[in-house]
Amino acid sequence: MEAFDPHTIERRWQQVWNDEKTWQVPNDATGPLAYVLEMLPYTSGDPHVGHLKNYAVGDAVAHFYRRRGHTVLHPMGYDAFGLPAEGHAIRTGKNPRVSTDESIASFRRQFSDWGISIDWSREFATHQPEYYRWTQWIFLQMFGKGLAYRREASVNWCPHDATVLANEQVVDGRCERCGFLVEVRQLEQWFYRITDYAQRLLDDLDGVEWPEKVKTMQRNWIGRSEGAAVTFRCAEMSSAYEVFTTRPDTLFGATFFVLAPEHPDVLKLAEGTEREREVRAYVEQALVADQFERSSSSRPKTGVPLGRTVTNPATGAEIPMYVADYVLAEYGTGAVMGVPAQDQRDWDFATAFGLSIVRTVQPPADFDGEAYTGDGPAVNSQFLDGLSIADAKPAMIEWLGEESLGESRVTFRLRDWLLSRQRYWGCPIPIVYCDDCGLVPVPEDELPVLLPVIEDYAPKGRSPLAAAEDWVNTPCPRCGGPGRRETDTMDTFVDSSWYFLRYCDPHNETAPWDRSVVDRWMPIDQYIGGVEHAILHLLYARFFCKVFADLGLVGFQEPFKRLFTQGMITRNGTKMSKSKGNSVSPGDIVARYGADTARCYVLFMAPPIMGGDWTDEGLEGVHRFLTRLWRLAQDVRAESADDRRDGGDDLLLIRASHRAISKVTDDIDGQFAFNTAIAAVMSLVKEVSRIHHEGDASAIARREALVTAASLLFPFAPHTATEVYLDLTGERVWEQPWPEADQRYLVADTIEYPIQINGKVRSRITVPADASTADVQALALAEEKIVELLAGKDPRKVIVVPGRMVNLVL
RNA sequence: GCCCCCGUAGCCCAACCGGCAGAGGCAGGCCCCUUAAAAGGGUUCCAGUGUGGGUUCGAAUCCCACCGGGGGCACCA
Repeated sequence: MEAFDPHTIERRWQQVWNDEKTWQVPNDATGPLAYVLEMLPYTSGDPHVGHLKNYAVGDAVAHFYRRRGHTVLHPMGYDAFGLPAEGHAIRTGKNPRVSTDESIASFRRQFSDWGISIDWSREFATHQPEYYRWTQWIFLQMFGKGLAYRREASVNWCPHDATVLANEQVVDGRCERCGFLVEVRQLEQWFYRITDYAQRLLDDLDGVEWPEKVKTMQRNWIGRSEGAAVTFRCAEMSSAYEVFTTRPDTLFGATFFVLAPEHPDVLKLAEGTEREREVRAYVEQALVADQFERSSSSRPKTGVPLGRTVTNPATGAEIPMYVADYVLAEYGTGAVMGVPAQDQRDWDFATAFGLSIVRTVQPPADFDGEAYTGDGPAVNSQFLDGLSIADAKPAMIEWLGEESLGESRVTFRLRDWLLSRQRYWGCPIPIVYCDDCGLVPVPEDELPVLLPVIEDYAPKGRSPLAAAEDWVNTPCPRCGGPGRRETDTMDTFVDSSWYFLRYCDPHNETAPWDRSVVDRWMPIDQYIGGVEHAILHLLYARFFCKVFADLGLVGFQEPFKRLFTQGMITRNGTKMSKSKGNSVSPGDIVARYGADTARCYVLFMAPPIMGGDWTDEGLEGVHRFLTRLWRLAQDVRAESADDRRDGGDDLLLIRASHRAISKVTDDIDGQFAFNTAIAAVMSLVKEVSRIHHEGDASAIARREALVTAASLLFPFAPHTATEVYLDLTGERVWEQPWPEADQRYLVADTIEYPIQINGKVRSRITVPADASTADVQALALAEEKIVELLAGKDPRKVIVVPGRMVNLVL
């Protein structure tokens, strides 16, 4: 007999799907629609096993939706601009256009080799002018609404990549990409006003079906705090300073006042006092200090008195002012009231500087800590005394309002999204600087502003585009006078914040998309990707959607209805990396075992939501299973048709088939438990094999069982499943509906009950499935061995769990 | 330091609402097939669920404490 040859089979079906455009869907499709999407690949280098897993998961979901009657949009594109792609180009000595296009070709080839069911008619890459023209158009809409703006600010600067970074791209004080320590610089940069949407981004998380973990990460990142703004007056300078506090109830305990070193008034306040020199030195040192180091809570508190006081608005007392670097300039107002008795940081500072500490919440008698943050009656707080924190807060806010000293306020941790980059390989920002007109947007009909081809694109601290004089110098679109183009490019995350909308209408030349088309497909029914995007891509894309909704460009608020985040594949327990030499190339695996084996294995090795450790042995096990299924199918096909037999092994096979249908359907539908779904198909095939070799089932019964196995396996191993299904039925499995489990075959005629005495299994009885609880109890008590063990005693209690077991308690 | 997830056989992993610890795979043993080997087929061994308590007729599952691994947050007032 001929051998199982996955490569021939896989090429055959890939050819068919390609020639017949099987997975292509029209925008005017009728019936239920579904949009299944995996995060688009970032194209620097070649695909790795993480990609294989991502698209194997998504493809299984897409196939499942299709076979359950949906028209499924399942497109593909490439995230092509950005730093890593440029870095890859520099490392390989190629122009980014060339190296990126090579990478795209590599991804495209492998997606095809893996047999992923993609509608190729919608393919695009974000570095193509036909695409980024609309990225620029979106920028202009945002600019027009004041949602894209330019301002000077303290920003994160990566000295290695020679560019600024968004807050989201700084991890533990280091550049997310290269790991270099990030510096703070005062620079004028472009921002998207995502903070305007903080509350909505927070609220709408409640309506999406996402992993709680990811929602929590976004909530933390947005960081909403409720509290009050309180004004402290400095009489001698006739100035006033506002603080934000989440504990207005503790105002009577504010015994000092602290400004951040970056606070604009610090030097002015110290001027002329004996502390001036000391303050100046402290501020200078704080500004150049390592940010990560500075923001460590374990560091001892430092600071310098400003030689001034402010008035505590509640007590009327004059309290000393300090500058200290534990206060952050960018959060709240850059100033805080020091309440040492109820805040550990303030406690640490007060003890270091010998400041007074006044309890305003009575700690319990056994409290032996320092600052007390728990609840308790207010003390030393005049009109608040005796109130709990929850009651004291509104009471204080009301009083502050009456006295015009403060008001309730909500503060967010989220910062605006810094979108400009001083790098070459990105989407140009469509703005012209004119001496007379200022910032002038490039008119929409002049888009795209093409990224010029330049020789030297190496990073040098300002955008390499600045060197392209011909490109930079351009007439002002408004007055026609001399103008200069913006030379910064956009963050890659801008490109990927709207790509899923373009898939709906990829060839539209007059708009980024047609709203009616997008509203048909969106929001995405199932989005799939790595958890590393929890607060980057996933937050930015949500922000964009809300802006589009406000602009009337889309009819929904949230882009991703359901989200699945896959776990990372490791090898020998550690992350795969080329430098460690433990990486596995999906290309090599597919070349050796075929795509179906590779796909099934990454799904089978562990629940896809978890990580999994790659072993070559495990891979071979899956390959053996596919081989066994195929060979069994060949054997059964060769047999001549016969008649079904009632009962016996025929019935066993029917039951096994329906059990498998039920299990696989539940596993895919509910929880992406593809590992157990595949195991259930293995189980079925094993049963067919056993009966085939030593049972007496009819050929038709064995054939039907294998047909079911192939049908269920199709989402995971589409080529092998298609081949087997065709061999046994003459039909194309992807054109067949998903099988349905028949309840009649799922329930057994008889049930075996274990009989426990005091929780230990002592005997067993087999009873008809429809026996009543009383019958089961009677039969259990009458069972020979049990009668013997009871020796005439009556059990104290008899527990019968229907369908499960019987427990006798003595 | 705080929060979340995970610890089940030599290994990867199952176990519905608390009800016989085992679905599937790997590795190992044995048998069949084979002149032999590989491939293949069959069969079998192996844990009482990280540790210690608790609740319960009954705990891998629920509760508490601890240990180990992973992730997130971390001077956000």
